[in-house]
Amino acid sequence: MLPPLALPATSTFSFTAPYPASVSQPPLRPPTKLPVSASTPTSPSSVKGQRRVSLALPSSPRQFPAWSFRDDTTLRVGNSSNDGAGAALLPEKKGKIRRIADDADASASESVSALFSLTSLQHTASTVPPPPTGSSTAAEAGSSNPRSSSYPSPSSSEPPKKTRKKWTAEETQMLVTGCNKYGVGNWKAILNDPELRFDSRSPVDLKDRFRTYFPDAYKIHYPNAKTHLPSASASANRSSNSSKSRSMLPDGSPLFLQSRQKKRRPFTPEEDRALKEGYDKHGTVWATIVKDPVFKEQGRRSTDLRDRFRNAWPELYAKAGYKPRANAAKKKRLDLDADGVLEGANGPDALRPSSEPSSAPASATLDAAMALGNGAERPRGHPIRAATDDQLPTTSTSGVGPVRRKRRHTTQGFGLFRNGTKSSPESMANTEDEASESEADWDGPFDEAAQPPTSNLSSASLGVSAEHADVDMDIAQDPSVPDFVSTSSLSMSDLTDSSSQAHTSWSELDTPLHPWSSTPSSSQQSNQGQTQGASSSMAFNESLAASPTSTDYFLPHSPNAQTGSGMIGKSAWGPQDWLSPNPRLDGSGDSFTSGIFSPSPIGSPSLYSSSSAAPSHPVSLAQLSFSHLALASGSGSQSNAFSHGHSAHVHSQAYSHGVMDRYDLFPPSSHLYHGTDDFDVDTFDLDFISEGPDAASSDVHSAFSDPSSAWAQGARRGGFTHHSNYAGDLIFGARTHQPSGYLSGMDYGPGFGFGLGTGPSMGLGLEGAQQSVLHTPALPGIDEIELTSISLNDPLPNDKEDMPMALEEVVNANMVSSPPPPEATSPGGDSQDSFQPLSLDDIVGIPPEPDGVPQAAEEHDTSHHITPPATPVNTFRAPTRSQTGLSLQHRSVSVPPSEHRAFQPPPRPGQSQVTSPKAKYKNLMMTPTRATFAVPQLPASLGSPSSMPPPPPPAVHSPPAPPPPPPLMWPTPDAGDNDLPFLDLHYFSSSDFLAMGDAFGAGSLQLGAQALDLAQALTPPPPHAPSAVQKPLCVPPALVQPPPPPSSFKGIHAHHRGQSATAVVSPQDLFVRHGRDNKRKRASWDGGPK
DNA sequence: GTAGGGCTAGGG
DNA sequence: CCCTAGCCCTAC
Repeated sequence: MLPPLALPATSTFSFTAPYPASVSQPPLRPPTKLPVSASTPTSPSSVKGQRRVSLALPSSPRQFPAWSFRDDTTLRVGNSSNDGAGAALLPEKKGKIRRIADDADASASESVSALFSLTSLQHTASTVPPPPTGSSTAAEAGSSNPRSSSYPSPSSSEPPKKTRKKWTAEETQMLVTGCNKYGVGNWKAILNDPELRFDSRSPVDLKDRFRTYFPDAYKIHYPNAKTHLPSASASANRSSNSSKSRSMLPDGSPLFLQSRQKKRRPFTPEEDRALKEGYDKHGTVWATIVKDPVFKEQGRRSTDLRDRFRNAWPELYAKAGYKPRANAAKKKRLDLDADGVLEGANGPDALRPSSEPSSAPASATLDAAMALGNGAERPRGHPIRAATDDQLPTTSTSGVGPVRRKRRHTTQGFGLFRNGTKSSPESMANTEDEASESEADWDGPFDEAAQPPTSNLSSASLGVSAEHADVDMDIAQDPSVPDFVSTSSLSMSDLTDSSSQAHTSWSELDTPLHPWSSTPSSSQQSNQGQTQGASSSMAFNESLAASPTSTDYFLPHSPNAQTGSGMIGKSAWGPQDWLSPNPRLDGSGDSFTSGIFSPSPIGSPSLYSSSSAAPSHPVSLAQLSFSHLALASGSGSQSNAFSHGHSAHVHSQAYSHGVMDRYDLFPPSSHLYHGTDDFDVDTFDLDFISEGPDAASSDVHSAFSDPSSAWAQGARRGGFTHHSNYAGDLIFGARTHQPSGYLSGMDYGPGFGFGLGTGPSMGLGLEGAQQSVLHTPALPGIDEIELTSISLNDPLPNDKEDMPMALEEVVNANMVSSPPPPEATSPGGDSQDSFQPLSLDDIVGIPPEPDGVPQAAEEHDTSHHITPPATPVNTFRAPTRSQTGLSLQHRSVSVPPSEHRAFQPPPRPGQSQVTSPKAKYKNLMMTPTRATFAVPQLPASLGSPSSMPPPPPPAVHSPPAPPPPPPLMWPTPDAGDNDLPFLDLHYFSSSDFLAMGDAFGAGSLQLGAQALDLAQALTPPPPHAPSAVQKPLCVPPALVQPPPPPSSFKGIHAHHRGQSATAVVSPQDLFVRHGRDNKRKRASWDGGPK
């Protein structure tokens, strides 16, 4: 019998088309399976449906929105819809029905009896399994019906659990009918079907009913279930045959045709390991990771990997900048709470998948770090901080779960931030986690030492800011503030990417370099801590983590802090993490990245702060941090200065965007700028960029005249534009938008450049800061990209030498305080090595020749990365090369920095150009990009680079020599030709770079700048470097990298993304991408405007 | 391709 | 019923 259910059918379901057919089927059709076929979807779904199909029914459409009821949303009552024949339903999926349960009705009484009743029902039903519809019979009579309608209220939550209602024969029959129509497993669809009426049942309820009432069928359809039997037996008891009979139609045919989903295949440890490794190497480029044979064997898809990663390593996932799932978040929070402290970080665990989690979990603390993430599992280990506070925010984050909100809400965004900010718990946790993972290393390294300077301020500021930020952000969105955050975050992320491996190194490096950074971190932590109070360290982390922003701003340091102190360990990471979009970076990136970014952010902040009055807290914090940085660094330098003001703004914006975007805090980052500039942010639109360099150039020109303006423009372009959308976007924007990218770059750049500016070198300062922040991530990415790029290769071999030299010099200069020696060298060395290959290839060939080069690049990367994963960078590179796009991205990444730093417009231009949508330039862009990367190399490269393809423009660049302060930078390199454009207007003018495309030129310059930055970054490390060990390699890169900026560039590229972006894995890219991604995410985060 | 979510399988 | 995690879909 088919279940007489009857109704069936066919009738109405409008659901999806399929249904209808199927519908009809249901009852009738023999159960044949295939519903699918039947359905063949009319609907579009068909396709999709097909997937589903896999499921059971073909297309069964899931959806049906109709009711959603319960849950969350309000529900519409579900039924209400009732019938409505199908069509109506559709639409909404969302509302989940689930809980419908509520029914109040059910309430009580029944509940208890329900079970029993069920039995009875069964009986009834039993006879015929599906009692004919009619059967509503008694059972129904029972109560259920009545209620049924009720769902209503869904209270939203259903706090109250449902009372149990027993299933009536009718319902059972409906269930059968529904299964035939939609396939077993499409509970929601069944539930939504107007024709089928269930007392307030949730999909799960249907499932449970199916499982318990039709054990045989259940077994068939759910072969994986281990628990089947019980029920069966039970049922058996009841009515002996019932069970069977139930499952089968009288005639023996199966009642239920299909089932829908494919079997679940839990991830194996091997897969988890591979996933983790892949992540380390490639970051979140699931598509790349999936290539691992292991996954193929399992038939896993990239999305599956993502899902798994999301569940298993929520922290990392969050760090990467993605929105963790609610659960995870929750978990984390919990953990956090629990923890309270961080203990030490510990770290390590990176591997453990969440699954383990549980194990660890408790500790969660660190996990908390993940914070954002969630929690899932996390490892615990780390004690992050107490999370006290934070968590909260975080929690909110966690809230995420629900989250979904879109970006706007800052919540999510906040989440990041918040987390970061606030609580950071997540971040912290995450951070730690990450740190642990990626970095366990780096933790150590830094340390406090670094922190010092800034820390105080930063911390303070941070703390505050963070908190505020969280809040504010959501609320206010102050652009300014947000921006910072976002920006920073971005940068961070970028940095981060490189991170892991790099981290260590970087961190170390950083440390030296930036004390402040470290300081900051500490400060940050402290700030954060403030909230938490208790575990400051944890707090730091969290906060940092949580709020990338703060971290960023602060510091970069965080990393430092991390290191050393234990800060919270990892606070640095935290930030980084936050920032880093990608987890990939995470670890390593931190230091480096952070440093880099932070700077900028910092810079920005200050600007903002100043400029934007409003500044919400966040801002302030950010500002503070910046300020600190600046101060620390010595504002003086700002060599680049000029920019700084502007740059700062820019940065801020940029950062903001990034951060903002991610977080969603404030979309508007743009505002910031305008303050400074004339330009309104608006202008920034990508369009500009896209539109063309011209525009840019024009701007530029103006810029020249008015640097600020120029910057602003740049900023606008870059950052904003994209950002505009969301935090993620922002980030993306930066990255993504290539055009903007460069802008982004600018942003970053500025951030860096400006921000720090200074000091000794802006770059340094910022860098330091940034680095700290970025840390690892950045490093890796940077390293790879930038360094590589930088490496002479691109530019010119000849130059290369110079470049390096220059770098060193620069570094030294910058470093001043810090020893040049460090040099990062080591890092640098590494980087160089890697670089060269990469750079040249990349630069030149890359685009064209991806493969060859790429390989090289890859190698390099690898080598660089030695470290692990951070790899992203590596990956990226490789990809990059191979793919032009990638290259670009990298470049882009690098670029940004340069711009920032140098700020040179040029880069931007180049980048922008490159990236820019228009891009068509790609090739050029690519080149340029590299050039950019090259920057460090720049000098040399510049010249050469310029020579390169786009050279011309470069020419323009040249001029500038950096002003004094600037000295550091590029000068050297540039000096030659391109030079410092950034310094000079020239480079703006060079901007011409627009014209050119120069990007090269610009790029180079920028690169140079970057290089400088890197160098600086590197320098510091030296000391630590050792410790960094792993990272060391990374470090260098990091140095090189300024990458962060690049990231931004990436952003730009990203935009292009298509191009390579995807391909590119590099961490930076990731970041960037993230940014993009973020959009979505962001949405959630920010909620931004999407 | 990917981020974000939704939905459900399966176990508790 | 709850919860977690895997599968899926969709938007971008």
